[in-house]
Amino acid sequence: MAENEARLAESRWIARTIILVAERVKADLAHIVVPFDLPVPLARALMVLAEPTPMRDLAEQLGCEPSYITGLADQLEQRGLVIRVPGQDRRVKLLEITPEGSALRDRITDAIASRAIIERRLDDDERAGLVRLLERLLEP
Amino acid sequence: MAENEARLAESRWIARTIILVAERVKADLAHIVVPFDLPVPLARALMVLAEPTPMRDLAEQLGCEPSYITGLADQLEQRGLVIRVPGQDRRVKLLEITPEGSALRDRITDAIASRAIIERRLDDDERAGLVRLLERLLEP
DNA sequence: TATTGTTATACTCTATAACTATA
DNA sequence: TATAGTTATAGAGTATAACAATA
Repeated sequence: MAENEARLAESRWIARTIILVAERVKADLAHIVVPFDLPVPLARALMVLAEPTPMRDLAEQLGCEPSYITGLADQLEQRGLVIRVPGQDRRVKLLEITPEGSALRDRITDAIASRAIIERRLDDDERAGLVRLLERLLEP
Repeated sequence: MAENEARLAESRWIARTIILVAERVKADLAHIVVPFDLPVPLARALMVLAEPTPMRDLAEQLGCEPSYITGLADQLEQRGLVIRVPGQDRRVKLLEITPEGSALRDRITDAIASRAIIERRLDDDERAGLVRLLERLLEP
């Protein structure tokens, strides 16, 4: 059917375009982060750390292996952006963002908001639509 | 003003969430691509190569250095997914996707469309909104 | 002289596997 | 025995700098 073919073509276009946009977001983040002298992986971790988070959960949210988080946490701690807090289960360590980390995260998000290709190109209506879409996507 | 503060907070939320969603798209692509036995960088290049593209342009679209494209093109050629075509300016080489490359790209985009977190979670209205947003973002 | 692509090299990012300490 | 984090190591991904060919 022509309708199905059209939808298939649109699906392929969406799929390719999502990859392209994600690519641009990634490149944009790399540029934005330069003046902050912060490696991109640390910046991404900061974005996730809204509240104290077990290291294992952070790995899942970042889509990487738990062993990788150890190095990330070490670097974040050295920079004073995060501290390791023991959990009630004493095997668990939570990463808690420090005031310095929180301040830096805000500066980075502000830079993204003002410079990132996504927001720079959207008017108010489109912005509202983007918020709704992102909310949908974050649902568990 | 409270209104500005609310908008600032929303901007920060958008900025963080965009990073998170891009992260998920990336992780999703990595999973999707496994059964095709294709490294992620090659898959991303395939997504971009709609028509014959100078290697330098591909570098720009992927947000990487031109020297890196040489290796990508080598691997794509070895797999028969792409050929190097000389341009009229004889310094330039265009990468042209082969029928095999095109077929593989369609299979990958179909897998993305059916499995990617983005599309799986959207109903028809949200899907239409997503298309409009992506079109806006692709404008030059 | 400026630009395209290539080569060689080194660095960054991330995974795998074996280990420890708690549970 | 199973789970959270760590360590050491290897591999993938990507940049930098010097180069060759063409403009």
